[in-house]
Amino acid sequence: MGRWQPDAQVRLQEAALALYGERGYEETTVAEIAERAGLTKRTFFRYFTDKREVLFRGSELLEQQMVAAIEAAPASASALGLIGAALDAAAIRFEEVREFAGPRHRIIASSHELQERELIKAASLAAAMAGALRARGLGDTTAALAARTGTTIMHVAFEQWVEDPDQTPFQRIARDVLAQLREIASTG
Amino acid sequence: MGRWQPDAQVRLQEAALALYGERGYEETTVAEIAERAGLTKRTFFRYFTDKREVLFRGSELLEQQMVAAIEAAPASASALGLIGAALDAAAIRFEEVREFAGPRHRIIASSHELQERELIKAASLAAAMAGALRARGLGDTTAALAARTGTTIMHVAFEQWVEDPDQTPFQRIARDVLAQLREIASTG
DNA sequence: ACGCTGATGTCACCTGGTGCCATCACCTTA
DNA sequence: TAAGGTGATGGCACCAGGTGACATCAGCGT
Repeated sequence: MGRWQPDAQVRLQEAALALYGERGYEETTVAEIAERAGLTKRTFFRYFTDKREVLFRGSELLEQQMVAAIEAAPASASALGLIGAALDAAAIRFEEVREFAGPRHRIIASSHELQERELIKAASLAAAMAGALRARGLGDTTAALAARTGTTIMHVAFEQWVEDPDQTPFQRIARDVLAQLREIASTG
Repeated sequence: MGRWQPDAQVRLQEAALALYGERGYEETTVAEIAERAGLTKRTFFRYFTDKREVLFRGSELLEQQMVAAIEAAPASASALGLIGAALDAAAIRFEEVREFAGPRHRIIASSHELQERELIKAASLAAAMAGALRARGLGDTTAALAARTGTTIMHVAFEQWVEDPDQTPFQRIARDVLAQLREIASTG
């Protein structure tokens, strides 16, 4: 056994999630999180750039998987078809973490600061997807629109999914939302 | 002449915009902004809740006008027709402040923190528009989708408008973007 | 002359976040 | 086995954003 307990980063994450849930995000101090994990404030900031980021580990993975899905889609796919493929990839990821999604979502919903961070993660995701769409030959405006529309659908579907007592699969909800968007755009 | 110089809030805004532009947002201190305006740090925080907010006065007005446009649209309007009406209202506002839009946009683009703030303003705007759409009888999901799509179009159009050397009117750009979105949704 | 009001200043304080250096178990190498 | 390097961590000082409590003081009405 080494000098240090292993998994310091994971311990910090668990401590933060627990404390944010118990006392609330604003009322929790970084020093308290660190103490609960058996570490110090200074070490917390070696693992996470700030107090918010501890809730967002894994967002790069989601981004990678959605981009990969766009890259792997058949050449015949339309813009919305590519978005659908990306949403299918997101569905897999969300189902994997369903257990933590609810508590985490409630914490984020309780804090303005955390919502800001979530929104910029979505913007980063949209930018990455737009890049992948341009790489497939879509025009700049089309790529930007399709990518942002993808994150819009993802968020609207996510909010229904995370609160759904029937635990309907994310994929089904996202497809319904996508279909509704199509209808909105084709009507009038 | 009164004991205090008038327009303290405006002076703070001007000082902040100038300093953020000259030295950069992160390198500027609230105390410096206040000093330039002939005030103190404490007074800055009486007018603005934080260092970011000083760049976002007027966002409530934009929100009000876009919501009002939705409420005032003819009863026959479709969901995207209502979004178009809101975008027309935004166009008027943007043209009014075109002079400041470029510098302000560059400052925001230079800072992660400011982008976060801008994104949550957009989210607030989308929530307000969704409420107005529901009040006109649209379903929850449709309202949420249409409202967020509206802010998406607004942002994509804004980025083209603010950098456009030809000074094409925002309204024309937004209509083109909206048309492109329709095409994306109807293809494939 | 008196007291009220409201914008501002002053001061003390907390917390997020960072730079710098010390510590110390483990590993390598001679 | 002893010497020295390595890497995760602790400790400390410090800065800036942000807030609460209280003092100040011109103008106003009475």
